[in-house]
This record gives sequence, structure tokens and C-alpha cells, in this order.
Amino acid sequence: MERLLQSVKIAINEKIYVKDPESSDLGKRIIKESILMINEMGFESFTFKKLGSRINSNESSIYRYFENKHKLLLYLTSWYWGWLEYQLVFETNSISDAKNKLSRSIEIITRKTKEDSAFSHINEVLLNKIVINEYSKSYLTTEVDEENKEGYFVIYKRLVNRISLAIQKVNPAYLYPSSLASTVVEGALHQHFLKEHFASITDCTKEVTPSEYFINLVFNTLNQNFNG
Amino acid sequence: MERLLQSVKIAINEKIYVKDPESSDLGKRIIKESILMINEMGFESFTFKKLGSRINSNESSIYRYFENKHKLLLYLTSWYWGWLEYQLVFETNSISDAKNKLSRSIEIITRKTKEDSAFSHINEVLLNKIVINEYSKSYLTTEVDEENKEGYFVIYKRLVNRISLAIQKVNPAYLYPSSLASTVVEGALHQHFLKEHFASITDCTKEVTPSEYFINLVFNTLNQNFNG
DNA sequence: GAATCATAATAGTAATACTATTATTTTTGC
DNA sequence: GCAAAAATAATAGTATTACTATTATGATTC
Repeated sequence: MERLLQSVKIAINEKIYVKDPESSDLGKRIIKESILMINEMGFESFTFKKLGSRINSNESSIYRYFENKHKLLLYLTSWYWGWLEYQLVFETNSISDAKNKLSRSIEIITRKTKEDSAFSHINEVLLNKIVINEYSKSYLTTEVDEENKEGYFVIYKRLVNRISLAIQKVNPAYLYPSSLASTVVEGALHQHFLKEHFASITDCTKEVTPSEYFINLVFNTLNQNFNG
Repeated sequence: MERLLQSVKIAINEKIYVKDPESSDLGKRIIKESILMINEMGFESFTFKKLGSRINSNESSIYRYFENKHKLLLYLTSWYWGWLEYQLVFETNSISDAKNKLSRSIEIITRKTKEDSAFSHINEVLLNKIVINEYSKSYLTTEVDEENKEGYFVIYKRLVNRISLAIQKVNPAYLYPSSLASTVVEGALHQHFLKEHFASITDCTKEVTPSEYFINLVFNTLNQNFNG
């Protein structure tokens, strides 16, 4: 997808970082290479020391951007959800028909990620894999409630709410629009994971996409639930 | 729930432990107290050293039961899924009507856990909370594929497959029974989590249960998908 | 009563996740 | 072009983790 507005920057809660990684070359290298490394070795094995030596910088310099690797993960995943939200709004803005709009919305959040040349230091395809494999670790912590209060998850929640609103537009009588929206967003990550690792408990394959499954699920549910 | 068969033991893959914790008093204390501690401090902060001092034992003694805390988590969560499966089979075995059986099945896997006095050293209510907060960490690792080959996740997958089969019985024409089953099992944990921490993106509350939402979701989907 | 087994105690290691301090390099403002 | 400021790098150090290894002690059993 082409980014028509050249000056668009995904806005991340400033409390997540110590220094904005977008503000320097080192910062961008931290983002770029951390995406590659977390993909290669997984989040638990990834350390700031390893990242430092990979980018020919120093552990201590990375700490000037992020307090710890958990905050870096929050940054990366927030960026991803912000980027997805941008695509969602951009691609569905002009659709007036509620059903078409919802269908397209589900497609966007459940599809396999394609590269976006607009943000040169970020590989969205790999970032999507990180979100699939690591996102839940960012909120399954003892500090969730504090961090939620600080607003670390606003972008994600806003995205889910957009889907919820699109659901309500299609069927105002449906009782569980937010639960259905959160099920689709989280469930999409899960189905992509199952496809790769637990194929026996999913019907998603190379031929059958999570998008098909979820569009079928949502519309059939909403059709049945008309008028209560 | 009463355990009618007094000799029932939840069978866990033997590769998960070094020595069966059910085989000794120390082993049972390890299980009992680790459940309490993981609930109190979360899985990342929990260590074998802390557990040792809590049960008046030694770190090194715990290593004679479990290779590491990841394996202990696999043990605890496998036990939970095995226990749930036992309840599922037991409570739905005699139901002949496919719809009733599926409805009851969904109820069982999505409901809030009640204590089961049958296994005295295991607090199922707290174990359920551990599963909600930590289960995905047990498979979101770089070793999933190896561990899956070793059979560490069989109980979970078997449970999902049981739901999938119940779905197929209700509507043989439905195209995504496994995806729907895995969505319900994983989604139930997620909705319970959202209820506690991200209330704005769920409709589940004290009054509205995840069971209601999922039963509505599954049956409406299956009704629409009859005959193709 | 000796042998075996389980548990406990102690010590040690490499790595992690930092903090602190100082040194060097780069940028900028005049 | 130079001084001051800011950014980065280097070095060292700490508490904790996640173990392994060895030995000692206590309990069980043949």
C-alpha cells in the first residue's frame, strides 16, 4: 500500500520510550534490527546486549531509548496496531454501505501482512509475525492494570472499538459487538499461529484464509441476531 | 463436582516431568504451592529458589521433579486441560441430542471454574487463573514445534477436537469446525482476561457471561451455515 | 545393618538486566 | 571555526536468575 500522506507518522504514547527512536539514526537502527532479531531468536532470548553488538552500538546506548525490552515490545506492537488502524481507516473511509465496510474491515485485520514501503526501517511482515508470537506477552503481566492506566494499550483498544462500531452499524440489535470484535482481532492472531504450529486444530490452510473464516463467522452471527 | 471414580488421576505426558510429582509428598507440595505462588507473583517472577524456601525445601530438590519452570508450567496447564476434558466427557457423555451436547460442552469450557474437592492439593480456581494469564506463554516459544512433536500439547488439542466433533454433529456442512472450536477455547480465556483488565473491549461483565456470548456465537453461526 | 534412595545443603558458573561513571564523538549555535 | 552541549560508546560493577555439581544427611527397604 502506498502511503499517500508522506508526513504520516504512527504516534506512540510517549511514556513507552525514553527517547523517541524516530528522532535519530541510532533509534531507527534499534527498531529495525530488533524486529529482525526478535523474529530470529524469539523475545525471551533477545537482549539489549545482543542488539547492541549487532548494530555496532552499546547496550547502554539502547537504554537511553527504552527502559527495558518489555517497553521496546510495547513500542513495536503499538506501532503495528497503529499502522493497521491507519490502513483500516484509510481503506474503509469511503465505503458507505455498512456490510461492505465491516467485511472489508475484517479482511484488513485478519489478512496476511504485505510489506509497506512507506516506512523504510520497519519490516511489517516480520513485525506481524512478532505480534502473532509475542503480543500477548505484552499484556499478560502483573503490571497490566498500571500500564493500561498509563495508556500503553490505547491504540489496540481503539482498533477493537472501531470494529465493534462497524459491527453495531450492521446490526444494532446484536448484544456482543465488543466481544465479537475482540474475538476477531485476537482470534486472527491465534488462527495464524495455529496454521503454522498446531494445524490439527484449525481449518485455516494455504487455501482457506482466516479472513474467510472470520467473515463467515461474523456475518452469520449478525444475520441470525437481527431484531434481537 | 464430585469425582465418582476415586482412582482417577489426570495423566500427563511423562516427558514433561523428571519425577512424577504425584508420587511423593514433596512433589505434591511443589504442585500445590507453585499454583499459589504463580498466582501471587506471576510466572516471570516465580523461581524455583523462591518455591523451595516457601515449601521448606531446596531449589535442587525441585529440579529433581522438573527440569525448569517452563516444564512445570506445561505440567500445570496440561493438568488443567486434562481435568477440564474429564469434566467435559463426564458431564456430556449421556446427552444424546447433538445441540444439547454442544451447548453443554461450550458451557463447561467457557464457564468460571468452581473448586473440585477431588484433588486436594490442587486449587482449580487458581489454576484456571494461571491458565488465563499464562497459558499462551507455554506455546509462544521458539521450541513449540519440537515440544509439540514430543506431545506436550496433546491434551489441549484433544479437547479442542472434542468440541470440533460436537460442532460437526450439529452441522456437518459447516466448513470451519476446528477453527470455531479453537476460537471458543482460546477466546474464552481471552474474554475472561478482558473482563478483568480491558473491560472496554468486551461485553462480558458480572451479569453477562462468556458462556452466553459463545453459545450465541456458535449456534447462530451453525444455524446460518446449514446446507452449505 | 548395609545399601539404596530421597532430600537438603552448599558452592559455583555463565548470563541477564540492569545502573553508574567516564570517555569520546557528533552536532549546534554563535 | 570553536566552544558548549548533546549523543553515543566504553567500561565496570551489582543483584538475581537459572541452572550444575558435589557432598551430606535422613528415611526406607531388603
